[in-house]
Amino acid sequence: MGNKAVNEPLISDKTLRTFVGYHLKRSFNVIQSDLIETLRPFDLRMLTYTALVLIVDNPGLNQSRLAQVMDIERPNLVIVIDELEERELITRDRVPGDRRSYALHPTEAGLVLYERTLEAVTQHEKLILAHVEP
Amino acid sequence: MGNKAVNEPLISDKTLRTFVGYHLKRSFNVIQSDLIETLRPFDLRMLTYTALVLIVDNPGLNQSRLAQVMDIERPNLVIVIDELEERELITRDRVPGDRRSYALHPTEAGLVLYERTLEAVTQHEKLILAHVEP
DNA sequence: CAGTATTGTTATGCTTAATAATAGTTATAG
DNA sequence: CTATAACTATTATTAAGCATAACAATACTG
Repeated sequence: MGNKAVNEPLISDKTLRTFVGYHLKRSFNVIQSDLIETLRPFDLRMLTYTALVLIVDNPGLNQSRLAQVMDIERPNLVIVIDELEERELITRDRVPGDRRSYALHPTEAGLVLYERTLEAVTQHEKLILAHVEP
Repeated sequence: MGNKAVNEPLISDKTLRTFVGYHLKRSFNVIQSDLIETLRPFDLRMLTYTALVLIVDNPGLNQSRLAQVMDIERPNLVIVIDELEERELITRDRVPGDRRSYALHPTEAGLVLYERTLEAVTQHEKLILAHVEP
């Protein structure tokens, strides 16, 4: 049918363009959309992926510390960890010194998934950034 | 983001740091937090502020077009416009040619608020960016 | 030991945003 | 001209993400 964009009035965002935050958000939206699609085949969301990466890079850390680094509240991390544990990608291990906390460790499956997703995410970022930095 | 204690183990985000999206999100979070605080005295949220700015810059546009530019779905824009209209910052005007759509226009109060917030937001961005680009 | 702080958890609410369904209006095909 | 398709705005529903309060178990401190 008729090309829609032709007869549509152009909208100016000239004021918003004066803000760095506006460009930052738009840029992030593009990368975020791509990342979500990249992680979909692995059945990972951004939060669960971030948690997995941090646990692999810092085996043995506890949930409070992880929540702090991820800049989310502890209660919200619980379900993320629940999901990773249920999928047997990580384990909650009792730590001898302190029976309140759990030491988080990746399983073998977690390490494998980490490697696979790292490759995919790295590749996708490379592709998407190839267009913006010639 | 405050350094809480000296005796807490350092957590490495070395893998995440290899992603541009990670830095983008962290940067945006800082600016976003500041923006939210900047807009609070004006009783504006980011969404309502963005809508107001775009309506001032493009008086007469309709909701479909605005939603498209703001990259949100039309149903989600309705409550934003409702709020701006209720506060008498904008008006929904019937357009003679097409009785389906509304032409959005800022009121005098809307223009005044636009000017005031623009000044505040510009100033805050200048301050926050002064620290990162010496 | 008593009081306080920390860890993980449950419950709850808010904001943002997407989808589905609907009513009214306009455009187009036959 | 009528039937059908498309567009505009709206409502209701749902889900993700993030925050706070409250709690039990455990650890720490004076």
